[in-house]
Amino acid sequence: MEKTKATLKDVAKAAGVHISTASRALKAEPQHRITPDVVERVRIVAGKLGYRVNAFASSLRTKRSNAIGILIPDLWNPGFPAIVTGVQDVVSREGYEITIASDGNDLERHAAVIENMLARQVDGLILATAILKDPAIASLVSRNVPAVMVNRRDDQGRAPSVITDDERGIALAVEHLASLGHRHICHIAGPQNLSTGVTRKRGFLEAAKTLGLKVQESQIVVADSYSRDAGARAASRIITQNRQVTALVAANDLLALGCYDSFRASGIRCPADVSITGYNDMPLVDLVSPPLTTVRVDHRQMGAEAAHLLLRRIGNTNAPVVDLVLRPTLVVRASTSSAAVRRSSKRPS
Amino acid sequence: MEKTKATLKDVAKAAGVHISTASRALKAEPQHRITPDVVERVRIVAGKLGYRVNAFASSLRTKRSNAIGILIPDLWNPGFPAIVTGVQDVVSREGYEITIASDGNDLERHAAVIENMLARQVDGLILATAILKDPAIASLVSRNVPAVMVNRRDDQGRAPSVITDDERGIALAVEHLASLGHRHICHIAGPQNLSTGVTRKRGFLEAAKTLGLKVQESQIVVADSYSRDAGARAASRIITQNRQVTALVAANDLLALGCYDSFRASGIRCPADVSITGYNDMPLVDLVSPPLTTVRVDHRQMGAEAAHLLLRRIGNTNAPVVDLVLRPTLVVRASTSSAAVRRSSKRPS
DNA sequence: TTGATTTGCGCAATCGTTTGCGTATAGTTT
DNA sequence: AAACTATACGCAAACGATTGCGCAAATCAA
Repeated sequence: MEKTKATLKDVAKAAGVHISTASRALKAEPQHRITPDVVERVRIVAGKLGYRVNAFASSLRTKRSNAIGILIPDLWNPGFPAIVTGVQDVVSREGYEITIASDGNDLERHAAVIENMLARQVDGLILATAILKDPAIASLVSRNVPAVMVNRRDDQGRAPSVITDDERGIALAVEHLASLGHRHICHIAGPQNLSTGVTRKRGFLEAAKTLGLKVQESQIVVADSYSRDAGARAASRIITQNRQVTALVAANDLLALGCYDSFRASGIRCPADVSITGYNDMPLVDLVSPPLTTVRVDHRQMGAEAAHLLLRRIGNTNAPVVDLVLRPTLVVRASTSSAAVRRSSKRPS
Repeated sequence: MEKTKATLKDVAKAAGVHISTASRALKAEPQHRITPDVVERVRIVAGKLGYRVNAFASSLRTKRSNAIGILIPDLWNPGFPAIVTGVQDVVSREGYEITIASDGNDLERHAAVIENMLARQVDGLILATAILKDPAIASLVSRNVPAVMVNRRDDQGRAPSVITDDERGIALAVEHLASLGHRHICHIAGPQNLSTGVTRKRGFLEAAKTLGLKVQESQIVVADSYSRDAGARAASRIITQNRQVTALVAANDLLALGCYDSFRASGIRCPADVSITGYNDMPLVDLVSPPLTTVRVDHRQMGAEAAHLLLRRIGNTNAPVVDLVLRPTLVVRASTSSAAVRRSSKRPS
């Protein structure tokens, strides 16, 4: 008899009250003019019957789902679980549930997934996918769906966002290398259809310029994805094209680790031969060999901030659209060292 | 005018047909006796109006949500995102969405989260939390909710599960160490309220026995969580209590990495002084120093298999309850080496 | 006791879809 | 041309919860 779930009507009948009374008795705060006596009785009966509101019926009526959707490119990249955790931390306290979907940076699927979430009437959306020029945003704002972006800013200011100051972050890395005496620094850029890919590349160029380093075309290679593989391929290309390079700024930790792979394969020593910096400070990069010098961004905090922004917008659809930018910090470890001693040119080709 | 979303009624009116006709025209497969003409017309109008089914209304009527819930202890541990990805891979092809919640191994929250998911009418549940003696399972099966467990078997055979053969996995590690000449091997066990904690510990004891190694009380210390911190603490204890230890098998990679931390702090060299094995082969452990010898389990596959099992049960509520056990494999890297040369006893205390 | 005021609870409409059933029209057969 | 069978579509009743409204009972003042 547990099999067929109890409905509000059942509870009401069993408690000998009207269904509407039961409804009111069961809701949390405002005992909307009901005797404590009745409340108690209904609650007991509900418990006994194993009653549980049907979220659909409820949401259908109230038009609120108490669920928010999170869109991520892929869960593999360790930053994203961190973001999700941050979001969860704050929204779960407010009684929200989260629905996650990943779209693998596939624009096609991206739109479909968003539609799906909207059909599920999520109260709001957190977009952690960094696709540039996302047409979905326009449709979201036009339909008045609260949404906030993480890791990417809407250049038209339609949706609030939480980002880190990528230009600044990369500048930290470049300055650090320059202060170690490096003059010939290369950049392994992220995919240029992702916002982080372009902002970090821009940051690299700017930082180099203000430091008076000149960088040529061949000193920048863009990886086709944020992955170790892509990083390794990019590193190989850089090395063969720039024999004088003494330092590498990677657009992300995974790319940097890919460089490790490539270097190991070709006998290049890090940091003795070339220094490397990463970006993100993901878990475990302090344990790799050599421990990676990188730019730390607090993803969990990003998630938490995004959640706050979203909740505020859900509460008030025209809360101000703000861009929250977090300060990255440099974490110096052992993958970078002084360039004073140029590496011997007799390094294996 | 996009603001207020179009309902089926609107579409019907605009297309000049009855609402029920519109409904039929919009659904995918069985053009339930509708002229292609009408279908076309309705579809166009729907598109123009930006119509989108209200999943709530639909699910309320059909009692299906096309959503499945996944419960995870925490997203930090890299195995879980992998599982989720595996699940997503298969269910998204079938048009399901996934709702994720993590309960942080908190029994309290655990139950609440499950209730919440049920209120949302998920069609099925994947439980990746490894809490032992979970009362929730009973309530799930009694309510006939399709559920499958990952990483943990229901000893009463009520719900299907996907697990790896932990006893075998640990045995692989122990045999490996024994074959390298290690005789005094210690185990850093996982929390004993988690199933993996107990099965791996049992595996360790059994393997030691069949290899004729005797292990004493003090050779096993159980960590209070699967984390680097806990691993470091456990390692320190082990070292001070067992001065003759030459090898450590950790119940999980994070614990093993925690050992690294502890060893580094106390000047113990790995593997020269003591060998270590981990469990899981999570990303990047091939890059740490020294690269970690560990037991590989394919979490993504686990997720995928679990999803298949779940879909089958959703399709047919009394599909057979099976336990799928995956074979772990040993990945030998550099954190283990021959015990021939015992470490000197003048190691710093 | 009467009238005014508060309070507890029932009534019924509503949210947007889905679907079994019934009917009208078109199409086929004799 | 009549009688029949298909076929396309409309009707209306669900699904389960929420909530404005209103009625009756209870409370109070005079």
